[in-house]
Amino acid sequence: MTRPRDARWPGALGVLGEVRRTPGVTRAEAARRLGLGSGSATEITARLRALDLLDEVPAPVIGRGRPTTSLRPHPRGPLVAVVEVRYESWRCAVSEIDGRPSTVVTRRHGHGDGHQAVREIADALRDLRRRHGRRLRAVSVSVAGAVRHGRLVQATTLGWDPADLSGILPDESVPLLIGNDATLAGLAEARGGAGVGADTVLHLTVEVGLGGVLIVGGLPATGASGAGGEYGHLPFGDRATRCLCGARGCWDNDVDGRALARHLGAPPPEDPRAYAQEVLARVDRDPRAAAAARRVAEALASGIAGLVNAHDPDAVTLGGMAPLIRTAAEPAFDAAYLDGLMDFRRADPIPLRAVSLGEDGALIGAAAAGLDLVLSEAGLNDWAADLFVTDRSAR
Amino acid sequence: MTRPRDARWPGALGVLGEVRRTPGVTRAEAARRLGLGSGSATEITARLRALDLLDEVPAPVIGRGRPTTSLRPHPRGPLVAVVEVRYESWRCAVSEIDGRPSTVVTRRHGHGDGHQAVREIADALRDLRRRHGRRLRAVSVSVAGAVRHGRLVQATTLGWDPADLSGILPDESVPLLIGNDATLAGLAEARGGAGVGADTVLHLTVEVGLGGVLIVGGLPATGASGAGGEYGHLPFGDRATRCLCGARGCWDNDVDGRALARHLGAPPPEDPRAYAQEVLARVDRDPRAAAAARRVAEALASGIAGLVNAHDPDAVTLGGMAPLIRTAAEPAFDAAYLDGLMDFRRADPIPLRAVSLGEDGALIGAAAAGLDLVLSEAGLNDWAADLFVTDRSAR
DNA sequence: ACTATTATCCTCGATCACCGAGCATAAAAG
DNA sequence: CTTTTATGCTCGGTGATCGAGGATAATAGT
Repeated sequence: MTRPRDARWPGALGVLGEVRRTPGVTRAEAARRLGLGSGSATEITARLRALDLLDEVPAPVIGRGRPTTSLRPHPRGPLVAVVEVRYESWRCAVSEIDGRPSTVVTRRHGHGDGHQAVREIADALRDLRRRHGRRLRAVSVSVAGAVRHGRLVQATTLGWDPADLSGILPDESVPLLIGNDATLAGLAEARGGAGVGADTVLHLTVEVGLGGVLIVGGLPATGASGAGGEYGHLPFGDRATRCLCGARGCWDNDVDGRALARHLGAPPPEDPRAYAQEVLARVDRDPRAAAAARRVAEALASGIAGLVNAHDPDAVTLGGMAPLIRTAAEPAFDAAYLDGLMDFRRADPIPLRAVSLGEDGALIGAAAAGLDLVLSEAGLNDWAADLFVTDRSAR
Repeated sequence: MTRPRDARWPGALGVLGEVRRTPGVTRAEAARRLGLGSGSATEITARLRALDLLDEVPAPVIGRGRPTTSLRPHPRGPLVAVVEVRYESWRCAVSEIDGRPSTVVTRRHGHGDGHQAVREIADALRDLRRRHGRRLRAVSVSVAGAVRHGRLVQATTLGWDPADLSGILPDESVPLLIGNDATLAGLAEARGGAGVGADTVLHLTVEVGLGGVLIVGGLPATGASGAGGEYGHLPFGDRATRCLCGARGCWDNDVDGRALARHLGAPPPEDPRAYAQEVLARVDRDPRAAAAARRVAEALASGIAGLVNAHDPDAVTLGGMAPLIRTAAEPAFDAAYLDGLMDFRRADPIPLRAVSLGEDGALIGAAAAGLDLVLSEAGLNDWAADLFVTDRSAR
């Protein structure tokens, strides 16, 4: 037996894609969607089964006809570790190739002390590596900060040292991906959330400041260095105001809890998220809060309208506090949105949809990004080569 | 002989792509770049030659070794007709599969009278059809106006009736593509102009108002209906001002000849392009003109900086009058650009490059868009089927 | 002029994914 | 128990690519 030369994985990538898109598809359904004959389906699934990539279990019978099988991740198949680092907590999960991460650890961290959190995350990852060995094919991290060339470059909201995350893995035997949380959440929404079916999706999310991403054909337009999607730093605001990022008039400053505080004459809040939720919750009984919410809603909606003019997306998905802001001042928001659109778009304005994956968007997106790598041609070649080595040493 | 069933064109698409990227590549060079063996190269080129897609001519000999051949468009190969409709003129050209259109007709038209111009263009196209028959595979039109679902929806600067262009072709035997001029010029620059080698290219052009497009991986992000890239209608300006497009605070209004006139206290110019050129030409000796140019340059540069923040492109290409505006007020422009960037981008700011294809960008881009269709799997299947019919009837 | 060197081209058998017809199989419906 | 329906499996055929071996056409050197 000789070492297998690199395969091209035609067909196989399609079937794996169907399994990712629709976890639990039946073999027959997948073949139909891909336009494969039954013979090809048999051959491809057999190959994927032999490679420990897919497992087949009898599918629940629907009507007449010979029962088919459900395609599922193989119990010894590849895994992706995903980590989400948020403002004051982090969590770690593991995903099989269906892209549905199941949480392993959740921890709070005193934000500011990045070293401590990074040590804990590194421990969790080492543990996963020990437990799963070569099954673990990639580590994909979602982080609330600007990412560039796979490194964190600005984490003002986390209060971290940008260099920290590089020490998250002990060695380079497993590829490490680092992505922005808004980018990854957008990816998840576009592929399997509020943006399914749309080719061009604009995802925007308000947390502390505003993040987002444009997704075209299922791939995020992350630009040259992966820092794409920093929509919060478009100068939709007052050019006289200098933003923390260094630029002027950033939209960022007009759409979150800090903006609400400013409009209410309050000092910058410690936790802008919590502050915003508190203010937005009392708009019904507090006219000043309602006025502040209106101003923020208008700033948000008119900016969104401008981006819709520019990008002409099929769908816009709103995450974080954006849906809250909208509902807290719905008439003002909707009016500002329509008012900001070009005439010819007003007849049939693109709907703005709240995200449908909730808090898990970034985690699911991180899994998707990791699986894009693992289930690529190169990733599968690696997997097959590893499997070959394991087989040889086992006999 | 039976009708050939649909082929998949593996390899062939790659070779055709090389010919488009580098007109006149040698066969050996193309094979090297695609990683093909000499056997595959022989077979693929033979097939393409038999299909009247490629021609091979002896290549000029460089050093030692057996001489190779140059790959060129076949003299009976597919053609794309390209039309560029501008403010007060139009031109029509024909391109072989190397994507270099050669002009056939150029005419001025009284802008406003769209019907007359459309009739003339239709005549020119009918003539091309008569001359080239089935070799003519697509008509690709670049137009200075908003395009949606392949139709012109807003042509305020042309003063045309948007419905006009649909009558440009007598029937539907040849596919008609209509694209925005800035989008197509950006496509051309990204593929073979100032943006070559960059994955994400932001192209912006100032004519009357501002247009542009984001190109990711060689494909323009034209959005849901093809109207993407209307960057001129991002609200970077004063929200109190209502734009002709219906939205508010559009960038469009701060960056062109109309803006210069406003700053100089002059009435809106008849021809904003000519007016702007005139004003920008006298900044050296006219302090008021210089001040106006500075304001426009700052509005343009700070907006570009915001878009660079948002998209993180590998390259920015500037077309139309944008390079003129920049040079007319270079210090102000550069300062505003740097000032609008996020801190971490300032160390190594993305260079802004003037377009390199000059006035031909839109025409070349239109050819590229047409060839994308003609040299796709489906397009080649059509071509092969047509050729088969012709062969049969010839004997 | 002749030979060596170099780069390329062509031929041919092997491989591999996919197709599709024909048959086998497993369930529900009658 | 038979029919109907949907699916899975087998197997020969097709077409694209690969790669080794030999042929070819130029330059460089003697």
